Amino acid sequence: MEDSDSKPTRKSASAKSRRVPQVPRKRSQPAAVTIRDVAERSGFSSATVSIVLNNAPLARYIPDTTKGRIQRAASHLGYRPNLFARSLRGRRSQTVGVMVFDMTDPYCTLVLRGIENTLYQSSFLPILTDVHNERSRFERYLEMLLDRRIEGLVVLANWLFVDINVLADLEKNNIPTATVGRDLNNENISSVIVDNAAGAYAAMDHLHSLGHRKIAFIRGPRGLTDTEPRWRGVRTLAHERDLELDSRLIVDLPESGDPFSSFEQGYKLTEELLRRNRAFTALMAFDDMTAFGAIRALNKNGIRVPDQCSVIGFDDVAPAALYSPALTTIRQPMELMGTTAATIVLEAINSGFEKKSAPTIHRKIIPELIVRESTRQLK
Amino acid sequence: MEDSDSKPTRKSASAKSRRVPQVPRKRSQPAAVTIRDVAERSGFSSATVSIVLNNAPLARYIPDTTKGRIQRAASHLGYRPNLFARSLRGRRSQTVGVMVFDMTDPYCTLVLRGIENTLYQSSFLPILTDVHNERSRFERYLEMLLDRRIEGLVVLANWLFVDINVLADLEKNNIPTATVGRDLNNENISSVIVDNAAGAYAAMDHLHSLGHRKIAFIRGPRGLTDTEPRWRGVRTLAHERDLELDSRLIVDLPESGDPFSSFEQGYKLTEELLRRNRAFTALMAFDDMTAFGAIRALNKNGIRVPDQCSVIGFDDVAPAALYSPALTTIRQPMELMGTTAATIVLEAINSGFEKKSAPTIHRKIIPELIVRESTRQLK
DNA sequence: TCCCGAAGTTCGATTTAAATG
DNA sequence: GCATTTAAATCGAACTTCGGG
Repeated sequence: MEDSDSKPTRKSASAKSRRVPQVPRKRSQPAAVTIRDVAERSGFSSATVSIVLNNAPLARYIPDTTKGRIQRAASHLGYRPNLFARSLRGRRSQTVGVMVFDMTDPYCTLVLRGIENTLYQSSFLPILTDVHNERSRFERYLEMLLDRRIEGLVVLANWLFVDINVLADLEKNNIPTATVGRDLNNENISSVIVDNAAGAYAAMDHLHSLGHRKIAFIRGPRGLTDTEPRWRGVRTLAHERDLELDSRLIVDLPESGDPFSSFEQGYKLTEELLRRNRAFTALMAFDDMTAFGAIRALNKNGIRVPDQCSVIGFDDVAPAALYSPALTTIRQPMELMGTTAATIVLEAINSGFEKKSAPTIHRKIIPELIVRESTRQLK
Repeated sequence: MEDSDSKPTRKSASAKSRRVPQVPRKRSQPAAVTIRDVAERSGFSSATVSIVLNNAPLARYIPDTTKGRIQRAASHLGYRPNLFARSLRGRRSQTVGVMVFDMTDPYCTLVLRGIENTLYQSSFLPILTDVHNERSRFERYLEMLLDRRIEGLVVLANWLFVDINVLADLEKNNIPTATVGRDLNNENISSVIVDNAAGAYAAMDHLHSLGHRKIAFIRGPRGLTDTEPRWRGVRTLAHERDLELDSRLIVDLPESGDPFSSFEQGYKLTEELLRRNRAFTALMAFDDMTAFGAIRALNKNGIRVPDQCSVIGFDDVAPAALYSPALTTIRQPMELMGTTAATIVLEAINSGFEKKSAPTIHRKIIPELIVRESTRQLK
């Protein structure tokens, strides 16, 4: 029942002559099995092997006995096609670039997992790059990714220095791209963002419904695109409920690229608020990191959270659930956002393969209020 | 001063005939510039171009004028070599696989950054895989990575199911591998771990020097290799200081693959300790996640940290510094560990390229006590 | 004409052996 | 032989074309 040499015809003879005799490979590598080895062992040509193994259209005509023989030969030899050869010919890399602006940001983790998981389903692999918020690094990495012929790119855009121009190369190269966390307003670059206004509205609604009227705010830095819509959400609710916003209870985070700094700034700005001596019963922080800093400052000044002051964040980064007290916050569904961005890119890749052009998609996801322990009914 | 057609000799004529006339590419892709385009424009053959651009040994003989012409032509056309072609020939991918067992673990972030940063210096790119603690996924990813001819592998080994056998394929394929966070005791797989005994010793020393004598312990799960040495460190110090360890103040984390569960278990086990009604003034948790859970439980039961009970963790994950109170802990220098592992792998790759065989390296790093706010002198 | 399979070309860069003056 | 350059082989898979039954 051996599956070799059952066809000792002209074919195997010609197959033998196709190469310089048996020059054993010099490398200490385990002598990779090539398609020709499979061809030889199965008694068919490499073309037939390729067609069968890829189940190409032509495979229709090939009888099952042939297919079986080839498949058995392949698996017996442990054949694995050389992806370099395949990619060289077919111009596909089965690879997607992932660009993060600061890996250290807790925001990244779950988004990355969503991306990874989605790519995995489609047998794509991610190349991870972290540009450390440096422009030169961004450019270098972009080049490296293009050199590797990534088929798509997902950008985790929690950063400041972007102008639209930076991604021009991508358009030139026709690489489907999606950003997470920031909309570039570019007609060729898809985006997945959270509805910041709705989130902030929900946060305010929560505080308001708990009876809070004197609310302090730490707003985001002006440079961030998230800042304006979140504040808009706050104002919308305030207006609806005839709530007055006391400008002496409003402070702004300074610009910064570093997630840890928003913690420190949250701390400092909260102390600043306390110094102003205007009473407040709740504090709404720009994001969770800021909220952590704020809670720390409140605690330091003998103010218990939530007993004496409620605090609400935004994002629901992983530590929020671990905090003591656990942080009430607005959840950005980060894993979903990663999944969505990756899906958009994958679909664009596929449709590009079928010559349709994929539409640019801008998805705005409604965030969810997560009530934990850092907010409480005003007594 | 144009650098084309200054050599209209036989060469350029032969170069013209080497290909079917100008068949414009059908693809909408931006018609990649190949080495032959550079050859044509500069008036030399592709062989010469390759030699010059790679500064190959033979480039010694090539006059500077030629080099200049070729380089100018290349940069003028914006030539970027096709890495697939190059890799196919040269069998190098400039890629390292990174395998994480659970991306969600806060332990990962900084290690990843260390790896990324180190690879970046050497123009390597990481392919990131997350096996979600599933064996099947591990195997699938390993195959995919091997298919892509990764030149090395870094494994972030914060998991349970490993037996030494799982990495056998790597040995077969001669791929330099290093693990972070766990020593496989395999003579071909390098490792970078922290000195758990020293760390636990330092933690105990800290508590002891603050005057604590009644200390509760949440030990690690038996299945983890970290568990035993940490406990050994505790016992060593206890023995040195004639400190008695009360077995009623010792509990063990159950097995689990999920980092979040150690938080929950930390919570539950602390409540369990409290129910036992044996007084303790300090608690040493297996790791930071456990410590967070413990602090939460203490707070819930009206016990203030550190006023009424000191708590110390292990790892120094990012949230530890943000916590309120900020967590005193033993820092694993995670970024350094990532850097170290990546460096080991890169060096093995290079020495493999020069036919030397690289030694397997087992590095044990001394962790550092980070005193923050969760521990305090016993009054 | 239909079915089956092989021969040969292509992808783009590197490298060896060889040719030229 | 020396300096300079190149034709041709190679890497491994995929695809196009063609021929035989």
